[in-house]
Amino acid sequence: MDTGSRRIDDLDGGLDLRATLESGQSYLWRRDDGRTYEQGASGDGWYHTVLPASTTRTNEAEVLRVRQVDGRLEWEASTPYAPDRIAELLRLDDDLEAIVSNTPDDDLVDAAYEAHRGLRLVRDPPFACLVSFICSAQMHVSRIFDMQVALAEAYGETVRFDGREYAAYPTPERLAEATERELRSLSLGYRAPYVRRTAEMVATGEARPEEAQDLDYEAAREWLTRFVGVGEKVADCVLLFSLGYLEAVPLDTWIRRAIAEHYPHCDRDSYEATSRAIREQFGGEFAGYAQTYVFHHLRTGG
DNA sequence: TATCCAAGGTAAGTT
DNA sequence: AACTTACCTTGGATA
Repeated sequence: MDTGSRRIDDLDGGLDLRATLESGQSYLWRRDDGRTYEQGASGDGWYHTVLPASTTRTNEAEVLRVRQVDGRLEWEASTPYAPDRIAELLRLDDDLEAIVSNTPDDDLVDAAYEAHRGLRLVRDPPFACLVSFICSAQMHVSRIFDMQVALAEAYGETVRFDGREYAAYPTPERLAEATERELRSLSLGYRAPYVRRTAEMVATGEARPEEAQDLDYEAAREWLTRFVGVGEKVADCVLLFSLGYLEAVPLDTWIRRAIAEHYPHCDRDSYEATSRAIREQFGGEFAGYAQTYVFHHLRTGG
């Protein structure tokens, strides 16, 4: 077991681990006690995620545990590469100070940045991000988490770490073997055939989400919609929360509500046009950061 | 207790 | 290309 820690103060713009992992941008980390943001703080503050073997340098499934305490980010992991992996997954190298100060002045965005200082975007593994956001359609945040746990427990590799068993996120190959009926039994509803078919596309090599990285932002968004169950909104989520397109602004119900109430001039007749307008409103290059702060702020009653 | 409704939308069928 | 409609499931709100 590899353990260690680093000072939060050494990170430009700090870190709010809870806001980062429970703001609805990633569904791949869980509190040890399995509870979610809406249920309030509890437990000892540890979060864990399990990366499938096919995505790790060691070629073995990796368990990462992290918590924030006394101004430090602590970790326990089954891999010696934990520091690099955590920095990658939590975007610890982003200069949050610079990003915040480079965003245009705006009452709502300023309030969101102020209320949740330290919230960082994540860099989720592409396939897991893709599947989790296919699951997110018309679904409550807490249940999206539950779906990912159900998928991992049903189809993921079991990993033993520090006396406890963890389930890795399923591989495309294993998920492609699932039947629609099986997936529906996990309460995926109409998303079941989408997940199965998309997993099959990745497993057979027909298309992999990483391939979008070769394209400019709007072309990448369009390209991702080839996956079944992926429209413009989910494509934006994958671009922002996995592939590093920080200008992406997923137009979900909360952001559309914000546009109606705060930025009516950005409300256009198509996703593409509204997207362009709100991205400009949010300062372009890092518009996705503003989106995620505003989303979290509104969802938590801001 | 029964019914309604929204939840980080998308696909398929029509105009 | 823009517009409609159906779609699984569940927890919380409303009657």
